[in-house]
Amino acid sequence: MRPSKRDELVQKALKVFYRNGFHATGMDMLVAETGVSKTSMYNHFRTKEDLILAVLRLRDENFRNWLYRRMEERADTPRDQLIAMFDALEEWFEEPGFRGCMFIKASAEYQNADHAIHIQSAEHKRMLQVHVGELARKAGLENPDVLARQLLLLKEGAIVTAHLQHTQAPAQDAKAAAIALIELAD
Amino acid sequence: MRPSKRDELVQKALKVFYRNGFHATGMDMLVAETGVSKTSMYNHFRTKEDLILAVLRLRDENFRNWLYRRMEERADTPRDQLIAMFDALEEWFEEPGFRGCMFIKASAEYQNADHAIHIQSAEHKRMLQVHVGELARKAGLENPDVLARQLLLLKEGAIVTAHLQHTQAPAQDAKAAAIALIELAD
DNA sequence: GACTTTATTTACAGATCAGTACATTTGATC
DNA sequence: GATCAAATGTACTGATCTGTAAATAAAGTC
Repeated sequence: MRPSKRDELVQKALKVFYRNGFHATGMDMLVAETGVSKTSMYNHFRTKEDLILAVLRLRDENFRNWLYRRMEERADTPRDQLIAMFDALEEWFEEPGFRGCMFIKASAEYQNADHAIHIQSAEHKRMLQVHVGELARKAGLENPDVLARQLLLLKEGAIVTAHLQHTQAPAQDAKAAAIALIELAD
Repeated sequence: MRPSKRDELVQKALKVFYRNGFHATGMDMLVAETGVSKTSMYNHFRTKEDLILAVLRLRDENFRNWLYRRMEERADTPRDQLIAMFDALEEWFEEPGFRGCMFIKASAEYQNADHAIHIQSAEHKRMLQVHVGELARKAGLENPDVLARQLLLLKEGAIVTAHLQHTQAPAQDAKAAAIALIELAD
């Protein structure tokens, strides 16, 4: 099944939202950017919020697939894959279009804890945590869940800092810290 | 000198922007919230962007003063003050109105690297880094600047995660990681 | 108290916001 | 090819956006 019209719209909306922000991007801009008419857009997505939620679902899928795959390509053992996460991050930071984490930005614009967009952003992070936690467990490290949380703090910090200071340096700082924490848990 | 009208406006605008976000807060809402008229508002601040920049300046002053003071109150030595930073963070996370870092959110809404709001947000982080770097140096730790950057990655990660998952747990995870990194640099 | 300057209010401009009613086109079915 | 249903385009709504022009009030100054 080739990508449906809807999927195509989500994909293009993802780019615009990521580059431009959520509130700053109007439906008119999306309509202009995608070439589709407004009625069609609202036929595919009941509201702007629905569109954003669809965008976040796609982003979650894309990002986690990419990150997990890249970690596996770069290292063989679970332990080394944890470390490779930070090299993958560096690759991401180097991309010209890098603009930080879409979920952090989504939760920054939709702050209310019970807002669907906020909840879905939190869910993305939770799934990352589960995955990293399992890698830490497979690697036979002590307190794998605590370690996973700490590695993810380094990851989030690195993403935010790389975006704010527009440099990829935080990836290597975080990697060095991660190695230290992993060795201590060995 | 008692707070001028302008300072009062900045203070109230800070609360509204922090609670509500930047794009989501219109000048009309601020005018209603502060009781002042629209023309007065625009007499004090040429544009919404100017108001936001003034808000961020106040936030920078408030936050760094509060954090540095709290670190000193909680610990005597530079080394322990570095660790106490994470206890101070936990205090912050526990506050009912906690909504994450205003500068991360500002840079999330004004992403362009050469936007004044983005630049000013980055400057806040840079000043924190200098301060923490000096503490690490005073504590006689190895590679004080690298360590400072790593501790701040933990801090940013903890803030983002605490906001996203609305729990204060990241503060203690970050603290434990920080202690490990500090001991390794001892 | 008259005069000047400054701050404030009211009322509005033009653009854009999310969302929709209705006409038109398109594509499938007979 | 006629008929019908789904997708699309046009044109609009009322609300809200940032920002402003002109009228009014307040506060000094002589």
